[in-house]
Order: sequence, then C-alpha cells, then structure tokens
Amino acid sequence: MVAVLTTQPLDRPLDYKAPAGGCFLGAFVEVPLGPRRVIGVVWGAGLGGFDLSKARAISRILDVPPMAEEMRDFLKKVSSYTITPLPQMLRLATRSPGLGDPPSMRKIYRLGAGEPDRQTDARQRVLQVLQEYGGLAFTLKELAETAGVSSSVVKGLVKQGVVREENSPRDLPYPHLEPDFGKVTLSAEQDAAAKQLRNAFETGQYTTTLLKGVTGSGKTEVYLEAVSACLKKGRQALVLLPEIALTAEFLDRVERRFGARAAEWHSGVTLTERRRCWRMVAEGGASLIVGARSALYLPFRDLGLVVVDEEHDTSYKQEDGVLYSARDMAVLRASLCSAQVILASATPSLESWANAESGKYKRIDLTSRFGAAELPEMRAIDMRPEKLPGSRWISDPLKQAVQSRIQKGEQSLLFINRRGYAPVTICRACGHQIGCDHCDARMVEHRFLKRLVCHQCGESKPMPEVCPSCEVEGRLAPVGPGVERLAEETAESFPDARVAVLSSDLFGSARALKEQIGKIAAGEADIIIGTQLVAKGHNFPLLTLVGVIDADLGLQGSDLRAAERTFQLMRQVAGRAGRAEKKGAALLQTYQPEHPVIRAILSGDEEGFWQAEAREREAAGVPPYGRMAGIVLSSPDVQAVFDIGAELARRDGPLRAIDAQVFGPAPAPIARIRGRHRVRLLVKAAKGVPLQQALVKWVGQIRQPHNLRLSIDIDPQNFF
DNA sequence: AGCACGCCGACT
DNA sequence: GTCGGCGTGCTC
Repeated sequence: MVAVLTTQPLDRPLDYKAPAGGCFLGAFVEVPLGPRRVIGVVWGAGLGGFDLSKARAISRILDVPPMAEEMRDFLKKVSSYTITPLPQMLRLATRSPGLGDPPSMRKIYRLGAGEPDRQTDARQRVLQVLQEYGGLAFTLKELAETAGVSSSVVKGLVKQGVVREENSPRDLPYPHLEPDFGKVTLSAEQDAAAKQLRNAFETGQYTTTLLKGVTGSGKTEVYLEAVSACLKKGRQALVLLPEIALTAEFLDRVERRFGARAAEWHSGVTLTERRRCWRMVAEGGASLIVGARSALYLPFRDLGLVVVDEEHDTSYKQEDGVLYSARDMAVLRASLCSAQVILASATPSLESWANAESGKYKRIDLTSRFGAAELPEMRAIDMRPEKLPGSRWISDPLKQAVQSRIQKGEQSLLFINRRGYAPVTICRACGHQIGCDHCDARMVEHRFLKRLVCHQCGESKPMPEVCPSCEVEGRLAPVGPGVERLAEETAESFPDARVAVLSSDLFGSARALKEQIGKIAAGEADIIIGTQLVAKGHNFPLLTLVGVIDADLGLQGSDLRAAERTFQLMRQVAGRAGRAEKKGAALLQTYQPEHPVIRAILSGDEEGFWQAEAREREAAGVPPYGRMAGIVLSSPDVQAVFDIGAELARRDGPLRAIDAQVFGPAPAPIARIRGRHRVRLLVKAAKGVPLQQALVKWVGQIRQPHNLRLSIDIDPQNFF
C-alpha cells in the first residue's frame, strides 16, 4: 500500500495498492479516482486508517524517471511557505503535455537498399540529399524541402524500398553544449569574477552570489563562465529571464558561446517542444535550460546552477495563481540540491542587497564598462513653490527642459511611477501627505465617496477643505495622474510634439508593444510617456531627458518598491546616455527634495540609496526587516466580502499570539475583477515568527461561503 | 477538480 | 407529480 499525491485538490495523498513488482518512491503513476484516471506521484508509504477493501490499485507506472526526493522536498517546502495546497504544487511540477502518453514517435527517412523502377529528376535530388548527408535521418517535411520536391516523391521512393521509413522517438536530446566553444577574452575584472564563481563549484556546496554590474559591464559573459563550469561538472544549469521577449537574443548568445542552442521553457513554447524539454530535463538530455519562472519546477536530474537574470524585476513575483517570488524559490531549490545561485542585476532589489550586506549572499561587483558612459545630470524640482493647479503635473522647469530637447531633435521621457491605482493625497502647497489616524499609512482619495480612505486599514474620513498642516485651502490633490491625463497635458503644452504612450495596459499583445518600442527607438516620437514598463532596459538612443513626474510615491510606506523603481530607472537612463554618447539629464519632481532617499538618488550614491532605503524600511518594520502577508477576499457579493473581512480582522487571536498585527479590511488594489469584489487585509509580523502557521490557524476560524475566495500572498510586492 | 447525492421551485 | 437548480460531500 502506497500513498499517492495527485493533482486533484484533495487535502492529502490517497492510499493505493502498489502494482506487482512494487514501485519506486516518487514514481509518476496513473491511478483511478472515482470514475476517472488521474496522474499522481508515489509520495510515501500508505497512510492506512480506512477500509482496506476499498483500496484500488495503481493503474500503471508512467515511463518517466521518478521524481527526485529533493524535488518532493522542494514542493513541500514551497507549499508550506506560500500556503499553497500540495496538489497545486504538483500541478506546477507536471506541466508537461502528454505526460501520461507513451513516448511520442515520428517517422524518419533514410537511405534504403532498393533501386527505383525509373529515375526522375525529383527522385535523383532526393537520393542526392540523402547521400550528401551520410546516414542522417530526415523528417518527411525536411527531406522534401531540402530536395525541393513534394512529399509524394519521397512516399513513392519509400514504396519501392529506395528510401527507408522508420519510427523514432520524437523527444530527442538537445545538442551537446561545448563548455569551451566560443570562449571570449574577459577583462581582468570579469576574469576575477568568473574565477570566484568557478571556485564556488569546486566546493560542491550551495551558495548564492549577487552579481552586481552596471549596464554594459558584461554580467552575461561572466555568468556564462559559471554555466561553462557547471557544464564541465556534468550538471544542469538553468537561466531565468524576466521576459519571454529576451529569450531569443539570449539563445543566440548561448549558441555563440557554447556552439548550440539551449532548451527553452516558457509559455510561448509549443506543446511538442515543452514535452521534449520536460522529458529531456528529467532524462538528462538537456544541460542548459533558458526560461521563465515556471522552469524552476522542471524535473532536473542534477541541477548545479540557477541564474536569475535581472533579479530585481518585479515580474518574478507572480501576482495571481500560485504566489511566490521566483528569486526566493530559486534560492530554496538550489539550497536543496547543493547548487549555485547567481542573482544578476545592475540594480539589485533591496532584499538581495540586504542579504549580501548581512553575509547571507556573496557579492561580486563589476564596475568598469566598455566605452565611456556618463551618469545623467540629476536634479530635483521642488514642487512646493510650483503652484500647479490641481489638474496639471508638469512643472515649468521640466517643461522648459522638454522644450529644449524637442528643438534639438532629442527625446524626452515622462515617467509615472505608479502601479495603476490609488495615489497618495498631498497638499500641493506644503507637501504634507495626509496620513491615517489609526496607522502609519497615507490616505487616498476615493472619487465616488468623496472621502479619504486609508489604503492599509480601510479607515476613512471626509476630504478636508484646508490642509491640516499649512491650512492653505484647495491645494489637496491626489499625487500621480494617469497616463491618459498626463498625455492630455503633454499634448496641450507641446502642441507640435509627437507624443507616444508606453503603458502595459494599452497593449494587447507583446508584439504590438515591441512595435511601438521599435518606432520610438527609431525616433518616431519626441516625448514618451510611460509607466514602470519603460524601466525594463529598452534602448532608446535619442533619449536624453527623463522627467519623473511623481518621485515621492515610494516614500513613507505607500508603495515600497516605487523608490527602488525610480532608482533603477535612473541607473538605466545612465546606461543609455552612455551608449548614445549624448549626455543625459534626469529631473525628479518632488515635494520632499530633502528626503534622504531622494538625495541619495540624486547624488548617484548607490550604497547611500540602499542604506537610506533600508533604514526607512527597518523603521517601518517592513520587508526585508519584517514580514508581511496580504490576504485578498473576493466574492460577487460586496457586503459578504467586507463582512468576512471584518470578522477576520476581529478574530485576530492566532495573529496576536505571534505579535502580528492585522490591518484592514480595505478595498484591494484592484477593487473589482470580472464582477468579483475584492477586499484586502494586511498582516505585519516580526522576522522569525511562525507566520504561516498563525495565518492558517487564523483563516481556518471562519467558514467561508462557497462564492468567496481567499488567497494569501506571503511577501507581497505592494502594500496598498 | 469532477461527479453523485439530495433537497426545494416551476413546468408537463 | 417530475425536471433541474446548485449546495454538500467524497474520491483510496
């Protein structure tokens, strides 16, 4: 009797009779469940405790290598860390099309022994191709195309035995990668970094290294050296990229360095290729995998290295489905199989910076870059004396700077640092931000209620007429216009300029977005209006001015990542200005020019920025110095979600037991999705307390109605 | 997740 | 009287 975990949402594995001859722990199996047959994994010895005569037998063992113990361990740990049911984790790990099917076969064609009844030009060409390529086998399509004939010519030759038709497994190993194929000459600094990474392999132990390198410093070359070292050890390497769009370029690079292309794993890969990739990773026929975050759940036989490129990228944290930070999970996975992790970024996340600072991660800095590059000239625009009316966001100095760029035929970028929802409410005379009386968060304007609502605890109060700090009337305004609003103002202010808007919600497809980016890069716009999307490292050679419309958003706990984003954008603009060989300038509109984070950004003092940001977060007790969890309740019934939310907030005993605080319920960042109303609670706890256990106990107290969904997000990315 | 069982409203 | 709505509970 063995316990089998299936991908069905049951709360535990079920017992089955093992097949004659037994089965391995971790074996992929097909089992009967009710009227259906489902796929599962042998999870352990039978649990018993039920009527044994009801036990059914495992239908069959699938023809794939069993799941490794470290993989099972990984799934269990991620499950308990993220409070995700195990079956759902198993689903992530079995995302291979046709996993239950026998290995797929296809027909291949090679030279046979027979003689053709009569020779034709077309037949001649087919035979010539087959002879030319020696014993190589072709698919029907390949052979017909190479010979320049129709497939019926080949079929005709098969009938006569001139060409042999054979069955061959469709899932073939990936081409061998040659670790020393396209060795490049490294700079002294790169060489030293590569050596350090190579040495880490010799220990055979888990380490995480933060590889920090400015744009153009050759981070990729350096970590490809680590990949090379990993391949030499005969272990598998995984490179995670934040965007599918980046894989094609990266694969070219791999081909130049290792003489062949790596296996690819992401949502854009065909089903056939996905199945091949999954199987080959399991069987050892793939040694380097390039992919998206979900590649972490591939069945590696011997994973030796995980590279997380652009580790600061927010797309590594999935905002729906299974909530996990791929960066953190990569570290966990690697630690379980004694692998190396390289977190590569020009502008690391504060979390990784802090881990390097505390010695948990190693850190390697690449400082020099190829070609001269200058930091942009960075300056703050104090918005307090600007006296902008409530509907305008572009200050005079910024306007003038943009105007001068237009005259010179250069581009300007107006950057909005927000994530698409409620901005903070600020007095535009003195810069005072209206805070909540009950917690330390800022309040936002609720347009329909005409009230201020705390985005953390949900407390509300009427919009005051005068500023509570300076008592000036009528200058309170939500900071952070929408893209549309800013585009309107830009069009009014610069009637002759060509304005392009770059916002992720405006583009249905990645291709449309790419097209727009290409047009902008080619100079088809004078002014670019964009959200964080533009901070993703696209290269605009004509861009020489960046204006940050709302540099304040990240300060004082409203959106922790906003300051990081502003900083990262500044760095990337710096990289660009260098490449374009034109000196760039950056202007930050701020109501708090004296704020240490703003000052660190302006001075270009990176370590200073992180230290200032770290102090802010430490003082607020938020990650990485404290722990947080976001709970989102959703239901078509508005009243029900708020009621349940309030009930949860009231029954906070299990949380109080670990000294955790609960805030809310407040409307969730996206208050309504497809007719479902969403309410959010936030839990804040100290580091090192058993937060997950407490959360499970806490939410377990309420019996949830069936139309209500509850999701828990450990380490949420935004705290609105 | 599916699928069956079961208990109340509007139809032949 | 019964057909079918979906709330509830089970799957080894």
